[in-house]
Amino acid sequence: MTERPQAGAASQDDRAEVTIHDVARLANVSIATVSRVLNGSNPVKGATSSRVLEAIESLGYVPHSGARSLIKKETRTIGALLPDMFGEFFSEVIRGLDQVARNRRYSLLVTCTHGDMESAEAMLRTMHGKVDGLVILSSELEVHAGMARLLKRTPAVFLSQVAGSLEERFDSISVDNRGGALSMVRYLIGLGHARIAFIRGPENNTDALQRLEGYREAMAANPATRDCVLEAQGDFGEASGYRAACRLLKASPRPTAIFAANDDMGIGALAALKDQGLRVPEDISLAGFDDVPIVRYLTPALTSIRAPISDLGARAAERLLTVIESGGSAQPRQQTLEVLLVPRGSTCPPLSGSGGQ
Amino acid sequence: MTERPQAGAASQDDRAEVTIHDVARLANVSIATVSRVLNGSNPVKGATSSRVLEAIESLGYVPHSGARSLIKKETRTIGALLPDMFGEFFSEVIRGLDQVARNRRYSLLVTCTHGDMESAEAMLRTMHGKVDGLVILSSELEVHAGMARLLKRTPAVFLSQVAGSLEERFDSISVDNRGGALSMVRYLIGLGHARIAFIRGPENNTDALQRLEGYREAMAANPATRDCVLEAQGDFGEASGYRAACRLLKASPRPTAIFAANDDMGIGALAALKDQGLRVPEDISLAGFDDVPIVRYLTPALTSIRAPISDLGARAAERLLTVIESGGSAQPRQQTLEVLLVPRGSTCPPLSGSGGQ
DNA sequence: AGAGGAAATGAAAACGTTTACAAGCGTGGG
DNA sequence: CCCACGCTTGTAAACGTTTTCATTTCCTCT
Repeated sequence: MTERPQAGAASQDDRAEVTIHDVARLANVSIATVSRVLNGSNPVKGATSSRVLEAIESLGYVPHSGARSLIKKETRTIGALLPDMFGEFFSEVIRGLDQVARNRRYSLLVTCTHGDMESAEAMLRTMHGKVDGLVILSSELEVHAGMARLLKRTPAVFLSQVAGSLEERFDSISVDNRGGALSMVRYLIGLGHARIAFIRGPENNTDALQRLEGYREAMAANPATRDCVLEAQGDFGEASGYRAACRLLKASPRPTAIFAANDDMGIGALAALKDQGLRVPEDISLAGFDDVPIVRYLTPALTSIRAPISDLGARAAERLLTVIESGGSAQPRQQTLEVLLVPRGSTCPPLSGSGGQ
Repeated sequence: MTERPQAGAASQDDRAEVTIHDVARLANVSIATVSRVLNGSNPVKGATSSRVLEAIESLGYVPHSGARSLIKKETRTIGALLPDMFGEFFSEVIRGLDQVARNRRYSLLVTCTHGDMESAEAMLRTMHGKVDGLVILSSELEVHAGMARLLKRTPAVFLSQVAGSLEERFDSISVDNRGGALSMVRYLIGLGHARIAFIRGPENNTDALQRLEGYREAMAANPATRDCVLEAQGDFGEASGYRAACRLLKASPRPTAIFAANDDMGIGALAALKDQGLRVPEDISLAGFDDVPIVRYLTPALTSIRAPISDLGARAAERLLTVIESGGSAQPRQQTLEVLLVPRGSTCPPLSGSGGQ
């Protein structure tokens, strides 16, 4: 007889898990009735219901989500696959995700891939079965084979555009990177700048590439700037922005404006410019991209492109839940969110006749 | 008939979940053997094992974690309860948590309480059963009754000191807030400052309170500073730091140094000082607390107290996993992590004879 | 060569839910 | 007065694993 785990155990052992059976026993009903009260799936008489509720409360019963997911085939959890956790950008995304998830009574599982596709696939494997769907902020361009197969079973929304042939097959939500970069460069040109340098993001990052594209397109479209294209490689981190700015300053003639592909690099560049004894914006203008909350507190405050970051997370979660709840019948859709140029103190017209050193 | 979404689907319908039974059938073994191969729990003959592995690979089988957790009574997931997701601080903590978790093959569930204890308890309830343990970065001082009960069943590690009578009953890992504040104030006094103002953090936040305590203690310990105590209330956000600094500047005589209880408020204060036309550090020194990565890129770089933030997360995760794996037999332990004063450009001796405005 | 084990495998019972199905039980219409 | 029918409730079968126990297989030692 294995039926009675604790012989003679009285009412409530605090350590042991309390199951639906304990509740049923205490309320003098069957486990089915308890389940019905919990889920509101079938009508239950008022008196019974409150007896059950009372028992649940007094025992501190919480349903075992594993058992539930086993039969309902849903975990009520969504997963987020992020490349990394540095900077303010990712916490904003998570904030958006969490907000929507909690509203819809989902939990949020997060993990970082560290930009490594090997481990991304491993994480995907771990998450599969723990989540009903995924939000993927992939830093890589390619969705490779192993991933694609896992993704057949788990709905996913990408947070930057999926490249190439697979684009049509996945949901994605991204910001208008190209458009944002275009308008920033046009704005700088409008101020009178011609020698506008660009600090690029990681080479295999879609967002970074689209911003680069926008920069190049705007520069090429104007006779005055066409021959002034000047680029330095960065990796979206502050330190790389610092170094890139130092390299750009060695050009002769020196650029009159620097446009960093994201704010973190812009912050690094700002430090570099000041360390070199340059005044911003009088001696050189500086602009970033993303408009993370902190840049308005820099001196000078950084001109940037406002990407609705936490909104990005929120929308991704919304969309994902829609797809999940549609049971996979939803057509993949690619959304692009508008961005907004926010001019601040770090940009101004170049000193007339400034010819660099 | 809604049973067959794709009529005529032959062997492998990509949508349907593949279970251990499918693998067993394909490999011509029993499900028990498959399980053994998966867990390495019992010896399995080489040939059989590889046949099973092959089947798993070809079917893309991933075990259902719900079913597993049902019987093993573990979810291999840990939860993090954060007050919010603003600023760089929390993403650093998450980074530390994630790193340890992934190494030990755990997943990480995160959620924000938004400082609201009602919802904190609700989240706790949601998480209970989805996680094996919790890391709680509670902004509130009190662990109230409902929470305490949930916490009896789920191991938890607090990321700031638990206040009062309950302290001994919970694991906690915190930084030496009081010591850090003490050494910062002593450092400023050592530079020759006397009128050192303090920007306080949220009133009900343990970390903030301990930092305040350190400030007051250091100020009181010195005859020269004893009567110069000057405080303004903030909430750890940049904007509140900006406003607090503005208020402090109205004091007469004006403080020669401002010490913000965290870096975010320090960043806001820096913007305020510059907006008021003050030079930092010549006219007024400024210091922060936490040493989030970004402050070294400010101009001037912010003097701060380096708290090992991501380490905090990592250690919390380590400790939690230890507690979990000990099966609840581990004695609660309170750890305090050392901090380090990092002097940078934002602090210097006061102008001799500076008598305020 | 036969027995005695060790090694490898299979059968079946759990784990805690949800839910299809059946059953109890008043009630009202024929 | 009996039957059909709602409304509520209980019974039992899933769900996909792990694990105990029993069984088979195969080797090794006398």
